[in-house]
Amino acid sequence: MARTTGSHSDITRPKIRAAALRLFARHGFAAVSMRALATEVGVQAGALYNYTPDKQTLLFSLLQDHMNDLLSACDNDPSQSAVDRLRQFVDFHIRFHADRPDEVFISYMELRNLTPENFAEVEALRRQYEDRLETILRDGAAAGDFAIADTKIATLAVIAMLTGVNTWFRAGGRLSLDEVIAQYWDMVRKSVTAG
Amino acid sequence: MARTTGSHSDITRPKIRAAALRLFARHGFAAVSMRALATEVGVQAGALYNYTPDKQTLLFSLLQDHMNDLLSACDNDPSQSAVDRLRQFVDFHIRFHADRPDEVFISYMELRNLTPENFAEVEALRRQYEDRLETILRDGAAAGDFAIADTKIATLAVIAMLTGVNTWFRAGGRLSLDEVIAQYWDMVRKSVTAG
DNA sequence: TTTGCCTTTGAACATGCGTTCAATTAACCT
DNA sequence: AGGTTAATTGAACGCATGTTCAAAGGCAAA
Repeated sequence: MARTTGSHSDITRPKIRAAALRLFARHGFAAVSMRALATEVGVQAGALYNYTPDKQTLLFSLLQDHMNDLLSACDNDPSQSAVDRLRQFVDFHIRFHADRPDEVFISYMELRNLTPENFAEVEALRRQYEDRLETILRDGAAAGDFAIADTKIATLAVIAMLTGVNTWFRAGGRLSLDEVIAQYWDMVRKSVTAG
Repeated sequence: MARTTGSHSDITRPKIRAAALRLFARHGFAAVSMRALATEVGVQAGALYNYTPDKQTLLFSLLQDHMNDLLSACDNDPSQSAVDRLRQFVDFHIRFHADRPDEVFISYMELRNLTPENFAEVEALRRQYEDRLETILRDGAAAGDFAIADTKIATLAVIAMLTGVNTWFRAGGRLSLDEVIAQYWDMVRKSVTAG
């Protein structure tokens, strides 16, 4: 046996990434062996090393791509009011993350399995994302639209609240995503405005 | 070599639990070997099995104890107003969790490493805790103190927001715990009241 | 001082780990 | 059709894993 009929890197590569995402999210990075991953993909373990130099780099690549996707997809129109931009952010964050539960889960759980260099890189991307929200909150506070004691805390509080949706939301459940977004927007808006 | 001088289960048992907590939180359950844990404690790996039937049960025991501690420490005076009880809850939650970063971390990260039966047990305890908050919010909504569209969502949103403190708060940092609590209480209060 | 229990060691077991690589064969280009 | 490249296999490497257990020796009560 050697090369199999129909095999192609354009097919196998995304299969590997999808399987890794699914298995890492379900069982944890350390608990998923390269052999288990290979079985899920339908190849032998050795074949994986045509696509990643090692297991650690595979994880890093998944996280890095996810954060880059997040940053690319998140753009605000700075000409709008801070309130409108915040509403856009809430809507975007919940939708984007609800679409990618595995990526989000791994991005929060497997950071400690990155080498220090890889961790620093992913962490920098995460901070960039947080800065997008912090800018909105600071602009709104400066304009008098928001009443926030500490902008950094408010940023982290809002992001934690929004990301929490992923721990329980399932499409087809009791509430539609639109309903969920509406309530979170209501709570976020009130939490940062004068009461 | 056999039994070592000064060895006693009253000393070794808590050492094992403390070391497991620390290592599981730092590296993840699957990434910590029984030998690594034993080294941290200062014994050989075989000695650990005087204190736990297996690695999985050790993890379960840590999580179970943590949740029971949480439930025991969290009591509300139902004669007070919902707003006061909510303020108490916010204060308690942040303080209790800030005191136990490793337990909290593990309780969120390592659930998937539990057997289904053990998972169900820990999950039931977690739901009990969420119910404490949900009761407060429902009472407050019934009394007209709160304006909440869906009580369950509000419960999960508030808990996610509060638990998020643990991802960044460090004692001795820019802000004292009291300042942090004050701002979170402000945001939580506004998020569930009419705006 | 003797007896029995408590605690630990250290070796052993079978299994699984991440990773490498020569051999092999499919796919593609000319 | 022939030659080159791309993709995969399957075996092998050394090492780590969770767990078991007989042997050994410290501890405490009689």
